[in-house]
Amino acid sequence: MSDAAVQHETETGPCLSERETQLLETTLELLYETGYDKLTVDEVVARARASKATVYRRWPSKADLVVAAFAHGVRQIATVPDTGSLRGDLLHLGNVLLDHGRCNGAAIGGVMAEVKRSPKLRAVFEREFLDARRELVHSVLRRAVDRGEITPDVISDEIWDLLPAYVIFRSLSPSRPPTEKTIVTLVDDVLLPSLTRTLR
Amino acid sequence: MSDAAVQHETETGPCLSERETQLLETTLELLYETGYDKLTVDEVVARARASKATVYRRWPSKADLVVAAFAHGVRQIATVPDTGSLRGDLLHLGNVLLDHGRCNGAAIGGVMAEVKRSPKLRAVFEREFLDARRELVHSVLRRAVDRGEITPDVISDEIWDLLPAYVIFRSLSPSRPPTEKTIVTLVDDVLLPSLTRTLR
Amino acid sequence: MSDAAVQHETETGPCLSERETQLLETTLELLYETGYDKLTVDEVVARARASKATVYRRWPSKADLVVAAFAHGVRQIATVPDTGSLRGDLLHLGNVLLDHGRCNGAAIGGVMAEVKRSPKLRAVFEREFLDARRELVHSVLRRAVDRGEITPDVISDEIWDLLPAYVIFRSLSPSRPPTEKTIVTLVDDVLLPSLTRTLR
Amino acid sequence: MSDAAVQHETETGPCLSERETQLLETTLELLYETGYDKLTVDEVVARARASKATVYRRWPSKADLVVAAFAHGVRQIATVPDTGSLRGDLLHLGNVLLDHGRCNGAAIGGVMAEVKRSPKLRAVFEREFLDARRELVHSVLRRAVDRGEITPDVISDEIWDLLPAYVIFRSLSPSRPPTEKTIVTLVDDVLLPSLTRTLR
DNA sequence: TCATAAGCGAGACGGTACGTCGTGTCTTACG
DNA sequence: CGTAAGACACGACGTACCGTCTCGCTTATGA
Repeated sequence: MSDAAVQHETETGPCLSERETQLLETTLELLYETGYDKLTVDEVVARARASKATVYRRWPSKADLVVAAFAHGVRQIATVPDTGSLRGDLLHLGNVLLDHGRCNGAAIGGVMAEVKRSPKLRAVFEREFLDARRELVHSVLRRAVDRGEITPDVISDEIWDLLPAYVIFRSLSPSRPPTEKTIVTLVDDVLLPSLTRTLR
Repeated sequence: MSDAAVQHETETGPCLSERETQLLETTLELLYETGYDKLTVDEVVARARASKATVYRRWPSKADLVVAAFAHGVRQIATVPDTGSLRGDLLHLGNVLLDHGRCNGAAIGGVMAEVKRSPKLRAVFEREFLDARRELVHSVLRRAVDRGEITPDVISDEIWDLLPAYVIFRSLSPSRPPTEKTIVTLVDDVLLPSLTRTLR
Repeated sequence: MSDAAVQHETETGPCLSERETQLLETTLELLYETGYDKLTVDEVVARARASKATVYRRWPSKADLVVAAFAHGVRQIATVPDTGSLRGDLLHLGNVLLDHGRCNGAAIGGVMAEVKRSPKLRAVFEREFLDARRELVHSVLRRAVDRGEITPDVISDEIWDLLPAYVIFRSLSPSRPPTEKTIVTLVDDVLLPSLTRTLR
Repeated sequence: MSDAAVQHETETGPCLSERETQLLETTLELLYETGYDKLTVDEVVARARASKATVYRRWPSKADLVVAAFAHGVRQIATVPDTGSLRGDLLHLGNVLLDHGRCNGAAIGGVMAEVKRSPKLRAVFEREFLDARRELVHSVLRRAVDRGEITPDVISDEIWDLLPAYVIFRSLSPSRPPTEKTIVTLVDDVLLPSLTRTLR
């Protein structure tokens, strides 16, 4: 029986064999070091003491491999703990995104560019990355509703991702990486006024 | 007298010979079609019926060429006309960015990833792209201050680029390209509440 | 009792289990179809519905496998019947070689090239192929001596294999495969004049 | 203007640029050292300090490259000088073939096997190799006719290549490489009796 | 008017990554 | 235990792209 068959899908998301996990982590390591297009499959393979066939059996191209690795990295981000207030939760969330953006700043631009070209990659990316982000944001907002800090109707389906989007964009930005001050400003001057505004 | 000598730097920014303009526009065309890393210099050269030497004489690498082309594309965006109100100006600005994002959605991710690797490219990118964006935003805000719609102290140096950043991010986003509704929501539910908030 | 134990070496040459015979014949089939280096072990294994381990347990490399298969093929060539005359025997022998060359024309070049590299394979090849050929030729010549057609001293140890060698060479030859006329000419114009020459 | 255009076809056979000659000679060197299928294009390229593209631009596959190199090697064999007698000429010719076979013994089997698979390679091989051999043999025989040693009608179109064929076969033969004695025996005991036989 | 020089198209070239495929080793589960 | 199935490391193949280079051609000025 093959390695893969040992897997047991106990929850949502793919369940990876050990070899797959190891390959993805090696890939992620290199992705963070060198960015998307300086990363080479040969180097991944050399570091993991693996064979190209072993990689290409699972992921049909470099793009698939890298997107899978990226998703694997994202999947490990924890939930946001309840700090007791909306402001605290948002600041915490912002700082988590900040940390994550710091390590993959060089990578995500290339990854997203790659993702735009393939519906298959798009599906993976959407499921693993966007949905995870959305869940983070919505859990924070739900808690705020429960606390009575905001009303449900200020939560927009259109721009729920403003906070992560801006942090990621700034992480991409070559000359203005985001700082803690960026988070504070964004939360205090933009998000809170927006979420607590009096609706027309 | 050589082509290059025809150039006359009459203002800020480079002054391009006809050949250079043509090469950049061909590059831009391909960049929009295929994205950064599927674009090949050979294809640029073939479309422009040029020679690789002609390209590499001017731009020492593919990255330089593409960033120059990208900057050339950005340089052509007009100023935002005065619509009479802050809200009108912001909506108009959002729609301009929307249009621009639509065509370069596949490109800018790769470009930004590339830019992160080279200080020289970073300088070009910053000057041509970020400064132009900042000027657009600030001109809109200054007009609003002049009209008395907002006070100068709500204008942040930290997150002045929230609008363009979010539009660009969504343009990058494979499954959620921005729409006009995105702009309206962003302006009405976020930017205006933030800009007209009562300062603590 | 295992398959292997069924074997009983009753005479010279290896005694093969059924599985081994089947594998060699599948190999031979493919060898005749595709030649030495386009033949793949995977394809042999697939056709025989066997496992690579099963093959490699018996023959330590592709070369060993193919040479064994080749030898197996050669082993099945019958003896030359007595036609009553040297000329008839030689023509018959030539035609047997012709038939055999027709099917392995694409194979023997590669096999011989491979054999040159390994003393072990050389021994197998020599025993199975050359010795068998020599015995065929010598049996024909001995009969001719018995009939009084030739004297023993015209039989050379140096070039006893002229007939098979030439037929094989021509079978290898891409544009001039041997025909029956080739055999007749060789026998009548070369071999018989040589064998019946008056010795100096 | 490209290198190739510098060529001027002054005689039969292709005229090679310097780079081509160098690549073929490197290939030939490796072919003699390692035989057909242990030869790698990467090694050729490394030794010649060339690029794979440079090789594959000219020869679309390893097989084409090797056959071209082989032909290039054959092309350099000189003519057979007039020794004054048919026997002397044949012995000389035999020894030339002997020398050539010694160095390419490991190679020619693989080459011929390869040649059998492609009509294109067959054409090259036939033109460069067989025709050259035929001309050598026929020049020797013509001189013998001129000297009155033999009559034209003993010269067969069917088996003119008996001498080279046998020498090559024995060069291929793993356990019986040809020697000078082989040549002498072949000439004295077979070829001369055949060529000077009284016709029926 | 002509020559000298500079830019140009064309494209060969060295290098390197990609993705495919074949060999020989190994492991797992079945009979 | 032998076998079918097939994953795996290794490494070659043939393709494609980048950035460098050389070749003649054209054009455009300066003698």
